[in-house]
Amino acid sequence: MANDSEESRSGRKRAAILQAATTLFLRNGYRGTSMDEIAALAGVSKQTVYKQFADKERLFAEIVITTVDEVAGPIHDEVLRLEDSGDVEADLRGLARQLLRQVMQPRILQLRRLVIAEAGRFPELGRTFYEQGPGRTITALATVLERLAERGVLQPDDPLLAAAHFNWLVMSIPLNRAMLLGDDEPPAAADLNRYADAGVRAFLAAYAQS
Amino acid sequence: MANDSEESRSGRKRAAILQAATTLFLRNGYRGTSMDEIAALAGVSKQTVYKQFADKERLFAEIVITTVDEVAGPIHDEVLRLEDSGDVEADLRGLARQLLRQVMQPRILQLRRLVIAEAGRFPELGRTFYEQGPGRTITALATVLERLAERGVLQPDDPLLAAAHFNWLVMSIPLNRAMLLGDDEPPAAADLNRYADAGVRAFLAAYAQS
Amino acid sequence: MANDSEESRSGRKRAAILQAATTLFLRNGYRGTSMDEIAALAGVSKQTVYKQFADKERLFAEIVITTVDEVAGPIHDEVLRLEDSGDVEADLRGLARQLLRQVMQPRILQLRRLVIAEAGRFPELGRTFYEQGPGRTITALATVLERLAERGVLQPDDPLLAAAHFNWLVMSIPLNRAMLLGDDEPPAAADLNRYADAGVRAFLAAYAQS
Amino acid sequence: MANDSEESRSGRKRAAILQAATTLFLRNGYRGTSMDEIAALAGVSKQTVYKQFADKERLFAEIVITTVDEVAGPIHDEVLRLEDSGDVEADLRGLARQLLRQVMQPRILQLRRLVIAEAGRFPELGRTFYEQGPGRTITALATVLERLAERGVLQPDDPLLAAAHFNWLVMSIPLNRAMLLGDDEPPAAADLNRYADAGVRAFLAAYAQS
DNA sequence: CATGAATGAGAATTCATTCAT
DNA sequence: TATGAATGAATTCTCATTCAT
Repeated sequence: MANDSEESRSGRKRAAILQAATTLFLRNGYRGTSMDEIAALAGVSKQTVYKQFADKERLFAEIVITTVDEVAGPIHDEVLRLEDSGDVEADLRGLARQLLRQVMQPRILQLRRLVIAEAGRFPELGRTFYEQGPGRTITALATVLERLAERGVLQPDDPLLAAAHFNWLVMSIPLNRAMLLGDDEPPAAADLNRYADAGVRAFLAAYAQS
Repeated sequence: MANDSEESRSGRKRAAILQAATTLFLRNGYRGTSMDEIAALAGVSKQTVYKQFADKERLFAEIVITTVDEVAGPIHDEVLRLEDSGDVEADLRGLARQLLRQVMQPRILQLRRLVIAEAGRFPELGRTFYEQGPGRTITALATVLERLAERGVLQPDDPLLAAAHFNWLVMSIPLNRAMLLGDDEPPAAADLNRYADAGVRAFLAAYAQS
Repeated sequence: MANDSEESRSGRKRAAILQAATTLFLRNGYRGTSMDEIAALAGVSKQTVYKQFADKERLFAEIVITTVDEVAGPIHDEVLRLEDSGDVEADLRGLARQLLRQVMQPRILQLRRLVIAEAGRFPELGRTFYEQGPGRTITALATVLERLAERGVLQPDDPLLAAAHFNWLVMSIPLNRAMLLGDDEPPAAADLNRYADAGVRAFLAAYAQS
Repeated sequence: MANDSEESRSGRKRAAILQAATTLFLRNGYRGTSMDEIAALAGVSKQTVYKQFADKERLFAEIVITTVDEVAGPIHDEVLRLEDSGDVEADLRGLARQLLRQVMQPRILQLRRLVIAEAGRFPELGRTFYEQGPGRTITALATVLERLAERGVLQPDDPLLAAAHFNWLVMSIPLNRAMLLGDDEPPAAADLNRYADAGVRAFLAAYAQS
């Protein structure tokens, strides 16, 4: 039907706008991106943009939330898919490496930078990012740690706290460097693995059943 | 003397501009702050601003570097002034609490957010912040840890790595919350102390001489 | 058709902008003309100007090149259309008069002044004007003179040099007066004819077959 | 006396301002030069500039007139100092070469460009330049030619017209190139000499007693 | 009298958003 | 419904000129 083709046409335009806006917002920030650029890169008219998104703020919010959702899934798939080989350290190391590799992707670094930059103006975006990002990761990790605790491998008094320590031990060093040095190209995989492994080692030394 | 009063007048104006610009840049970001606003808040004419600072970028750079310097000093005074009461855990706890309290000051949170937001456009500012901030803190911590290692209390293979772990164990949780949630009001001191203490406990469990 | 009317509307606006800009640039120079004035005189908004022309420099360049092209054609039509009545002096006199009348038009005087004024900032415009103006005239003249040489009327060793001498003998006196005195109203036709005739007489005395 | 020293100090400042302004106006044009730049280059305060020259227009006028005077003298010394060796062609050639070399100096090219650019806004400056420049040169040349006519070497019906022809035959080619191409570096002396010689040859062929 | 600051306007561009077609 | 044009204000920066000290 005509209806259907129009819907899909409209849907395609909407997708084009979202993709263009995502590219530009992530690269140039909220204020560094103009509606003109977005319309031009999407190949539609500005009016079409405004028909689909009430204003720049709404468009930005949608971008961020969409990207957060799109990016958060794979991370937690990794985290929850802890191998259980019996060698706890090896398993946690694998998990940490995956986690760090995911979190250091350019797209996620840019998104994090963007959210931090605009957290004052768009507090709900910060909350969303936090909950879908570190929040969810740490919750998932806590579950994993509890499983290990049940097997007597770990003894975390407070699983959420232990999970947070795990998370930040693994990623804080390279993540803070990237954020502050403005370098969205992730370090070499070998370097990342070393950070992950060192984090896991410290974590186990702190939390393993003695 | 005329000379002296003129110098101090010019100096006072420069200081007023710097203060106004600092306030506005920290609150509203680089693009969210206009030279008009700065001049108005400083109570000087726009031309006076442009006579003192060639352009907005230069003014911004000076703000950031000045603030970094001004803020970095006290932090390291704290870190290096480790009490040595014999109770290592208590001493490190005191250090961690001080460190966290400093780092969670609104001014520093805002500055960190600003630097992260603009690290792409002003890479040298990011580098400066990193070196004077986390970089210097971690270096100083490493020295402290080495001292403890000499007394046989700790056994850090790699003091710099251990120092980084200490640093991020103590501050990552509240710091990342603040950054992402856009909340520059620091948590209650009691909450901060709990984060600091938990970080120290994990650190000692990981690195203390068994 | 909608398409057609839109094209012509856009085209009409573009033409209006070009005309307004031409008027103002020729009258007031590059720096003496503001984009606001151009938009106002063209009856369009400033953004329409900026949508059609990336910036002031580009608009200026287009003005100059367009005007040069528009103005150069008729001149060379004249030059190459040398009557061949058998009376060489009369024919050259006719040519010289036409040439001088063309070159002394207010529009061309203004354009020449403008190009000279901005030649430092826009070297390619100077080159264009030179090539399409004096350069092309002299080349065309050289062809004419060679034709006459073949008929044994003239004996120019170097036709290009002779052509340049012809050109400047005819036009230098009134042209330099106009340029320096800032008077873009051309002298009376009778005066111009006298300059042309005197130039031709001197030229023939110098170059005619004795 | 104090008076004297103050006068000379004031005079020195005035001279410094004039020199700075001359440099800048010649290089960057009227609108391209700011009073701030002039004051800075002269090493005085802006107020001092305004004390000495009522406004920018007055300062500009003084610059141009001063430079014209300073530059016109040497040219006419050359023209009137025609050697009289008996070899008329050689003598005129010498004169033409000197004339052309003078007129093609960067300073004079810039001044001419400046006057042409601003002739509309400052008509009296154009008149001054014209009278002290081409006007005076041609008058002086006419005198020279009359002397030669008396010796039976030339037969100029109208000495002023002949002088103008001489003048422009010699300098038009390189002068117009320089003006339009915006190139204020004069051509090599050898090239200039060729233009001068060719102009003299054509002139003599046209005007010499047959 | 001379210096730095102020004035007040105006320059080129750009932006988010809204009309008209 | 979708497009180009318009709006109207804002941005950074500059200028010629004039106060105040």
